Amino acid sequence: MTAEAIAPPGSRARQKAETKARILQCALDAFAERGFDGASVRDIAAAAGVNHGLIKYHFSDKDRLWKAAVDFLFERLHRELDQDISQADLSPLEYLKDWIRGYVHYCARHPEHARIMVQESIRDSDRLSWAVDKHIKPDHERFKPLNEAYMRKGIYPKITNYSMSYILVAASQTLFMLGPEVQRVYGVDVTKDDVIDAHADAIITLFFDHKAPPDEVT
Amino acid sequence: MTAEAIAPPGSRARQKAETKARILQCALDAFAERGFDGASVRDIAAAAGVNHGLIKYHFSDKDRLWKAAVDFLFERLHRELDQDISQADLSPLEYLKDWIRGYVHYCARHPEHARIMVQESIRDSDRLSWAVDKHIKPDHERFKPLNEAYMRKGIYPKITNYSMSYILVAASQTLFMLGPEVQRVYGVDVTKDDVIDAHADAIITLFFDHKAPPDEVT
DNA sequence: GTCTATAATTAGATAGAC
DNA sequence: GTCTATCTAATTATAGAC
Repeated sequence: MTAEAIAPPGSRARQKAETKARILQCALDAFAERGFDGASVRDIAAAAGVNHGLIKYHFSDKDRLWKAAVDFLFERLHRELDQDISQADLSPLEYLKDWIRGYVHYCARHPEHARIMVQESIRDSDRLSWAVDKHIKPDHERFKPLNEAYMRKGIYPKITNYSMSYILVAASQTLFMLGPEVQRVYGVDVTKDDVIDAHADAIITLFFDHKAPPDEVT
Repeated sequence: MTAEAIAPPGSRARQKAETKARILQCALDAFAERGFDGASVRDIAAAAGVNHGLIKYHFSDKDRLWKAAVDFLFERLHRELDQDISQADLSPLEYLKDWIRGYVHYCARHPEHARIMVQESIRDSDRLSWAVDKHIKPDHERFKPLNEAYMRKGIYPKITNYSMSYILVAASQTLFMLGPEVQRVYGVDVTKDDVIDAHADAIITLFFDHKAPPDEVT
């Protein structure tokens, strides 16, 4: 990505960067669709239109290719979400709602992020350990003070920080992560804008604007 | 399982059923941990303490072994959740809260269910098609009238049935499905009873007993 | 019923040509 | 930089012994 912007168009360095980026993109698709074990470097090379030997040249081995793909995911996440912050002077609640809308759209736009990470977080491994230390834990820690502030203000209920975090993230990403299932069960295409907007509104309404009526009413 | 109860202890039929059940249990563990592609029938056979040729005898091939494992998951789900219904004359809201508590405990007790199904629902395949037709879609359809009733009563907000379903299921299962990650990020053991109870309460509070205060207050 | 032996395929890794 | 050729190991599937 960066090299693409730096190297002159048509140059050898530029083509190298483009090939590397193409391999990385195909790796993202493959790891998301089939998991680390299920994806094969030969299939990734074939999808990228290069020989499988070239993957060793650019990424050394399958493990490092996977880590490069995960680095790319989190860098893109931060890039796209940080610029999404409409720093206008919103109330904390409105700011939170905006953030959730942005995050839901990110999940819909890039379902491979959740697909890759979830498949890896299901079992303990060296890769999970690496991903937690480098990306997942720092991200969670970054949100901790904000979450605590929301709880003090009553925007979040008084529940543990980790329950709130996982509920919010799971609610945002699952519908899109499981797109193929949703398509088959409900006939709904979760890549459509109206579906994405409605899902973001659904989360916001359920979490912050809704309360079940007292029993006597029902 | 059924055969175990029928055949006399120590008999040949009984031992056959026990061996088959042992293979199935190891298959559940392997498919949950590594996905369909990542799990190998040889490792499953080794874990079950039998020769890999025996898996062909009992389950024909890897695909049918996977389907038998999924059948087992959904049969157990229905068995354990249907008997969980404390049919006492509760209000609809209290009944729903009880059901959620039961479902969250199921997710914590059997994280392999979500682990196997999520890994399969991430990409479209013949296995997903089979699972949707036989298990997933019937289950979702079974809950549809109930969900609509909750929405009419105002217990659920006015959002699409599929958003509400996926939010509720995702909120319930993700913390336990990603147990290894949660352990590493928060140092929390999600198999502990107090963690499970607190997470169920967290969902119930956030969804039904909580509403963010108006902006003027914060 | 359970295991041994093996065939056919495919994987990741790597040496070396161009 | 990119590709060809090959090595080693692991996979599913299956035929047949006991």
